[in-house]
Order: sequence, then structure tokens, then C-alpha cells
Amino acid sequence: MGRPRKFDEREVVVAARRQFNETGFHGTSVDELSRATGLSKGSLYGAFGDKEGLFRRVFDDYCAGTDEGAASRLEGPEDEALDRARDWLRTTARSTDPRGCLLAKGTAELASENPAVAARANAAYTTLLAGCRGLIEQAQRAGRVDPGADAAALGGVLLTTQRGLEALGRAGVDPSVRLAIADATIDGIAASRPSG
Amino acid sequence: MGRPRKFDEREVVVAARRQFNETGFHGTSVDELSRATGLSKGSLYGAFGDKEGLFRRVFDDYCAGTDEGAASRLEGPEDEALDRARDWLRTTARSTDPRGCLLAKGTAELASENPAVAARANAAYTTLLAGCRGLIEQAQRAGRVDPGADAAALGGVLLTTQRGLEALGRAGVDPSVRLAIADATIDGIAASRPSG
DNA sequence: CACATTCTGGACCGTATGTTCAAAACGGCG
DNA sequence: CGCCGTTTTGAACATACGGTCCAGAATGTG
Repeated sequence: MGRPRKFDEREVVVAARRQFNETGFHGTSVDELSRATGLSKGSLYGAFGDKEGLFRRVFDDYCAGTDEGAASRLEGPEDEALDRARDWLRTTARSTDPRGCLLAKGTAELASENPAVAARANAAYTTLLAGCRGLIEQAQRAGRVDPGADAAALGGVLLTTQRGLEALGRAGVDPSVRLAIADATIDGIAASRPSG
Repeated sequence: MGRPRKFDEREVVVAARRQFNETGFHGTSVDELSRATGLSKGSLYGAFGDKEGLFRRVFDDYCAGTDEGAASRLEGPEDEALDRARDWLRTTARSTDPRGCLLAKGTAELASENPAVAARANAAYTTLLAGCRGLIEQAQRAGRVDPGADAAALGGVLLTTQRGLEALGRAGVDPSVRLAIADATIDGIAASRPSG
């Protein structure tokens, strides 16, 4: 019934994400979104309500991706948990994309003025924190981290470092410096293990 | 010669900073800046050229402040360097101001589209990194940190953690969690000292 | 006091913005 | 085929925006 849509909503969301990620929310006009997605303004409004609705959809999808990433990092042998953490930090450290992560950029720009964005961001961070704690607990069970250490705090250190590396990357700090930071953080977490 | 200015430029810059910090660059209109500073648009344009000029001035001043903070953190007994670092992180961790730091917010919003902002931000981070490394070196000389450790990397850990705590704060992560992260990071850095 | 110079407030301008709308286009269904 | 509900399109709209302009106010100088 009715005329079918000519576009794939997920593709549109991805295209819009790219645009928002590059120029932010207030820095992006609906015309630019229209160009980036290939949809006319009318279709955009028909599908997403308004500019904020589109952003919310983009942001929600992105956060769902970070939730998923946190879960996937928990999969694998427990004695490699720290290696997975290291890989995660190193990947962030290596990135030279100045646009960076939409969660960081969106939170920085909108959290203080948009409660929905703030709430979604907070939920994303809660999930990330839980995932990081899980990684530490795996490493503790595998004897790679002092079992007496505060897993929540060390997990927080992991997440904080990842967010910090993201910030440094956006500011153009040299990737080799960031890699050294990533390694030093993981080494510090591992150094608390009983045998070392 | 000529009519004297009725306003104090520094006060105007501070007021404009508050506004930019709250609503970002693209999210702030010149009318809002006019209201926030108490200056009419004509005076604002006369004094700062245009909106971007005002932002640049605000951003430069803010970065000069962070430069100064980095330097002041180096002052004091070397065997208390790590305590000063801890205080710095704890202060960031405790902050409940959702607007956060203008260096972080400005870099996130504008670094990828405004070379001048990107350059100033990069310089600020370079200075911060050097200051953090200095703190670690002081702690090393005082025997509080393993003298064989890479001071640049550990300094980087310090800065990265501070930036990450800032990001977590903006996302509304509980201050007690952030405090535990700050302490765990400092403890990790201190744990590498030879005697402990 | 008159002049030159600078600053102030706010009206004004052209444009870009977010949003709406009516009509045309389309495909499923009887 | 013709109807119906939906989507598409692009023009149109009101407003908000960044920026300009100028008449007048305020000062130091001769």
C-alpha cells in the first residue's frame, strides 16, 4: 500500500553520520544533509521528523555500535583480555582521522543543551565502563592483573585512556606519542599482577 | 584621542568564553554574544572583527591559561610532584560542570574545519605534554617514580587521563567513579618506583 | 570652545536556515 | 484499469543569522 521508499534508511543514516561527524550538529545545514544523503529535504523530514530527529537517530545508531563493540571485546580467551584492551587503545591511538568519534563529538557539542543526547551518551559510557571492567576481571582471572585490584577503577582507567587518546588525536598529537601512551597504560595495569 | 571604550576587553572575553563554552561556536549567535557581553553588535565587531575573530581571541586566551596552569604545576617541591599531578586529576574528576573545558569543546567542534583553532589546540597540547613530562621527571628525581621509566610516555598518560576524565564528566559519569580512576592512574604511575 | 577621532547603539541588509506544503509520481490491490 | 495510500519533489515561507552602516555621543587636543 502506498508508494514504496526509494532509499535504504540505514544507508541514509550512515551518510548523515558522516556529515554530522565532520561538521557537527549546529555546523551542518539541512541542505548539506540533503546533499550528503541524496534525499530531498521533504523526504528527510518525512522520514526523520526534523534535523534533531535525524541526529538522534544517527547518534542512537552510533551508540548501539559502541555498545556492540564493548560486548565483542569481551569475547575470546580470558588470558588475552589485556591484549584485546591493548589493541583497542592502539587502534584509537593510531587513528589519524581528525573527525574522530561521534560519541565524543556529539557529547561535547550537545550534552549540555539536549537531555536526550546526554542520556544516550551516559548510557553508552555506562555500557563501555561495564565492558572495560569485564576485560579487567577476565585478566584478573587469568592471572594477568592483580586479583586484589579494583576492577571497576582499572576498567575506568581503560575507558578514560581511550577517550583521552581520542581527544589527543583530534588535537593532532603525534600517533607515535599516542601509541606510547596506550602501551604505558596497559603496562601499568599489567604491572600490578602478583607475579611481576 | 577619541572616545574611550566603555568596556574592559578582558571582561568581555571572559563573558564571551562562558557563552561559547555553553553553546559552542556554531550554536552561539552574535546576538547571544551581544547579550552575554553587554556590548552592542557594532562594538563587538569594532573590537574583534567578526564572530570568528572573537572566538579566536577567546580560545587563545583560554589556551594561554592552560599553558600557565601547566607551568604552575611544575612549581613546588619535587617530591610532591606526584601529589600535584593527583590534585590536578582529582580536580578534573570532581568537576560537575557539564560545559567542561573550552579547549576540549573547541577542538572537538572546530579543529577539523578551522586550521587556526587546530594549530592553537595542538600547541596547547604540546605545552601540556611537556609540563606533564616535567612532573614525571620531578617525581623520578625525587624517587617517587622509576627513574628508568619513559617520562614522556608517563607524562602522556597523565594528560590523556585528564582529557579522558573531562570527557567522562561531560557525559555525566559519576564523580566518585572518576575520582577512583584518577587515583588508580596516579597509583599505577607511582607503583613503578624502585622501592615499591 | 571647536575640532578630530574614536566608540556606541541599533536599525538595516542580504542571505541562509529549518520547516512546511501542495501537487505530482508511484506501486499494490480490487 | 482506476483507486488509494504513501513517498517524492522542489518551491515557498517565515525567521534567524552574520555582518554593515551611520548618526550621535564622548573624549583629548589646539
